[in-house]
Amino acid sequence: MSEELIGLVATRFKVLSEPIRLQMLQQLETGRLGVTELANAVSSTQPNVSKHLRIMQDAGIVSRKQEGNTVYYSIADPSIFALCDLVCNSLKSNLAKQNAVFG
Amino acid sequence: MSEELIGLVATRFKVLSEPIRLQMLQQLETGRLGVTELANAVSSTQPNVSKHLRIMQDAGIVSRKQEGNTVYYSIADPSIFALCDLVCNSLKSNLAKQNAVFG
DNA sequence: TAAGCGTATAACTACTTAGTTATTATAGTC
DNA sequence: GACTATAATAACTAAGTAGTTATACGCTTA
Repeated sequence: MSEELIGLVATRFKVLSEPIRLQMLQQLETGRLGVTELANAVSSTQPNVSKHLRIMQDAGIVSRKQEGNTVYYSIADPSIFALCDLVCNSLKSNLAKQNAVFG
Repeated sequence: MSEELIGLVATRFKVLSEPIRLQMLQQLETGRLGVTELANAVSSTQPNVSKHLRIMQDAGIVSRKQEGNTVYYSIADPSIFALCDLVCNSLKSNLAKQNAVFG
């Protein structure tokens, strides 16, 4: 794995390292949402969510489509959910091992 | 996925979001290494590498074993490599799509 | 115990960035 | 055209952190 590729991978991980962004992605998993709608769903403000959406769009994780007055965002790269699942399973597995020690 | 679990997943991603840490993990994939050894391998300083190792150990990604004077670190959670592979494939796939557009 | 080696920590600087508030831009509506 | 709604940007603050330098800690050996 080249140094350059490592940088790209690190950047992808960085985008996914913010809880609010994972929440947003989770919301978008069920279908596209407008910015304000999404802001309400994750209990944040419109400008903040807008900024995070920009970051995820630049990373190719999310895609943008304007319809009239509102802008709909949706998942552009569904592989992120496989990533999350992998991490979840790893965390669960580690927890199970720890419990076994105290078993 | 609960808010708490999302936080844990985000934390895991955050640990993996530093290029030097990915480099270190890549080095450790071939076998355990001492701190100074690892610092040389990734062209960094001993204190810096030591700090990153601490972070990865706290995250359960790396494990520590002291033998005499030197401390050997090794991979504690090999699932991180599957994560990196997934990201790599996703990046490659996206790049292929972009090329197709200009094809 | 003294010296040398490998590792960890402390203190610091510089940089990045999440969130807020205010404002601007754009599209639809009366 | 004036008004409203939705989204994006600008400017700012606060917090976190990577890297450096200096120092302390622990183990080994003479």
